[in-house]
Amino acid sequence: MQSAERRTTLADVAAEAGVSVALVSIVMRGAPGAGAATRERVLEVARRLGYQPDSRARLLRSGRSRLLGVVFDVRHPFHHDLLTGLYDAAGKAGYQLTLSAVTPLRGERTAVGDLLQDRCEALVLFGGQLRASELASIAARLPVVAMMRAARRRDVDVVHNDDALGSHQAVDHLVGLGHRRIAHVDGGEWHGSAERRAGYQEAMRRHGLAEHIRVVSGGAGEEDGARAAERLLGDPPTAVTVFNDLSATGLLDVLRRNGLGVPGDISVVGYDDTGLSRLAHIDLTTIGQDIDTMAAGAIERAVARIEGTPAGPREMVVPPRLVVRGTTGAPRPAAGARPPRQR
Amino acid sequence: MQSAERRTTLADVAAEAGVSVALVSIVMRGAPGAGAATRERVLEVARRLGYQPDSRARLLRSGRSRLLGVVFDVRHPFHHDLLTGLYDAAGKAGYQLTLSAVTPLRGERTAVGDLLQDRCEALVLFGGQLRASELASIAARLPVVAMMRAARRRDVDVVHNDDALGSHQAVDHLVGLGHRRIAHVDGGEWHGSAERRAGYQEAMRRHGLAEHIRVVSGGAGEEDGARAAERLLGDPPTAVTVFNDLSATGLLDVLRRNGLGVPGDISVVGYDDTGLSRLAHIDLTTIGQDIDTMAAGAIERAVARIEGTPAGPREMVVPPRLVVRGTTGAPRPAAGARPPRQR
DNA sequence: CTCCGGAACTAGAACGTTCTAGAGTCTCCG
DNA sequence: CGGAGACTCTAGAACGTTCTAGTTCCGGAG
Repeated sequence: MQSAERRTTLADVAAEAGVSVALVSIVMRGAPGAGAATRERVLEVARRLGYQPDSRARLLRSGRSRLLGVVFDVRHPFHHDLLTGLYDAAGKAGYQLTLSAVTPLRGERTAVGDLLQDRCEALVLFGGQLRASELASIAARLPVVAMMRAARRRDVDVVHNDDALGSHQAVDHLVGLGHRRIAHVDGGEWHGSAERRAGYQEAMRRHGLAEHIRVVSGGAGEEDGARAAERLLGDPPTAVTVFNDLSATGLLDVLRRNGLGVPGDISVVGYDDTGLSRLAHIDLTTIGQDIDTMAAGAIERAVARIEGTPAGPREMVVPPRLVVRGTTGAPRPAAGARPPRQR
Repeated sequence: MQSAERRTTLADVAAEAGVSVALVSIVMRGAPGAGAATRERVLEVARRLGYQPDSRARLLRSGRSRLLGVVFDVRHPFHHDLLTGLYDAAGKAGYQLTLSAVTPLRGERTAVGDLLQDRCEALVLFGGQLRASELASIAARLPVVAMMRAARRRDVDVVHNDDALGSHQAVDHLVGLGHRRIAHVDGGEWHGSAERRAGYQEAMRRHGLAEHIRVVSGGAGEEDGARAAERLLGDPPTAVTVFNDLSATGLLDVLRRNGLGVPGDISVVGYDDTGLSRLAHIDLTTIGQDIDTMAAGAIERAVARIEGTPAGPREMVVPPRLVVRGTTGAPRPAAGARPPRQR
């Protein structure tokens, strides 16, 4: 019976190699204090017995766990991209990551609870709906870094994309192409939505286009974009900035179905640079969040808190970048006065 | 300094409540052997001191960890859907999940290594490139369940979708609509590809359509589908079954760009029922894998191995189901003799 | 009144590591 | 020749739990 036989421990290796447990520990950690010959022999025995260190015992003894807990949502594609960056950054800083997923049946509280029991030294939370008071009570126990969350709090670090700047980049790009009548489809209740909307409005004003400001309510889903498109069809602008790529995809679909050419009749800019926007037949101009910088920033902050170095301001705002693809172009020459095509 | 103060332990609670450590342990676990009044008092103290059990110490002492390790690939959307199902199934069986991700910079070996150190009692591997010998040496140490892997081995359990049956369903559906000239775009080296191709061929033969069998080489990416579409354009069939949804999307795009109506001129069936296939403007008929059943099966097998119950055959094959959407329909009346439209 | 059984509680070992303190042994130098 | 270092190695205590084997106390049966 496989599971019945005890796994090999330091003591087993020590007995077999004829040395003390402590020495085997030294050798296994690669710590100084063992002769070359013995080191060799111990390693050989360990390999032969298939010794695997027990991280539980190791961490129990040496107070530190060098473990960072990450709470992510299984449903959110963007979270997965971010995970990649985090693993990389954590590795470089000498920390391990332990993941806890939020699923439709497994709430954020459960996910956080598991990580607390695992004795993580800090928590990185992606998005999430936790109330400020809950966040505070967790932060009282260990350092917390919240990503993609507007929370401007004194007790947690916050790392997020500069949503307003992203909207500026989108509007600047469109204005540069000659557009003036630019609408915005917003994201409703989602985090970042308010900032992206405000950024759009501010950029429009900065370009002297205040009179053309037009915000259509939307959301994060494909169908939200589709609904918004239907509302725009009555009097289509020459360009639209959309809350995110998925919504933009729904919008694109409805526009094209109704005979509007993209980018001929109308230009569209999404947000997030997801895999979706890269698909050949979508080929969406979009705003990409700088995943690597955000990941590195989050880890850096978490580690700084753990190690007690005060680390400057609690908020880190990372500039996004414009990714130009096929859904944006110059407006029709006559554009700006009336809709380019009757519906 | 937050990280400097020791966290509260059983001993702290015991001292504060004026009882022994052992009794606090009993109370915290809800085990029998403590009076109602004391129980109440201990719980109160624990709450007040913010006591959190240390899972490391707990598991170290009590041999078992009740932990299942899962290795998944951050880049694979399907893996995320599967994770959701696994969390659910594991919870019901009284086990916790600990995740280890494969990323572009973090290989499968590293991911598995971390889990071994965490003293998981079994491993669930998604897909993966590990060689059979490596798999065997891991399986010698603890039970392993491989998902989405063709490996027909005696040392690991295998849970996967019935790829051949999925292809049958696709072909049956198309034949039922009246198609005869049905091609297949395969997945190259990817797991499942050979089975899906063979299933297609077998189904065609079963319907007496052996002469119409036509396999075009493809892959798992959008561009693979696009390339395959270009190769089909010279003499388009009336229907195509494609290795997966992403490839089908690329194929759809090229077909439409070249003036072929879908499903008017040509019907397309994908595989996996990913979010992509559900997008309104893709609306792809596809074969959906039964995620919940596969997840439940994997957990059930892992637990059975851990607990020593032999559990029957090592391989579990789960039937998929056809999801009819908008890319399939009856062929043009004249179809079957010559391409419905010149290119 | 004694004795028994059970409920409530406790002391101390164990889990597999790491860490501290110190014991040998060897080399080198005054 | 004596001793100071520098190595190599070891014994044993910790880490925070759970588990085993008690001990104490109390009520009720004999």
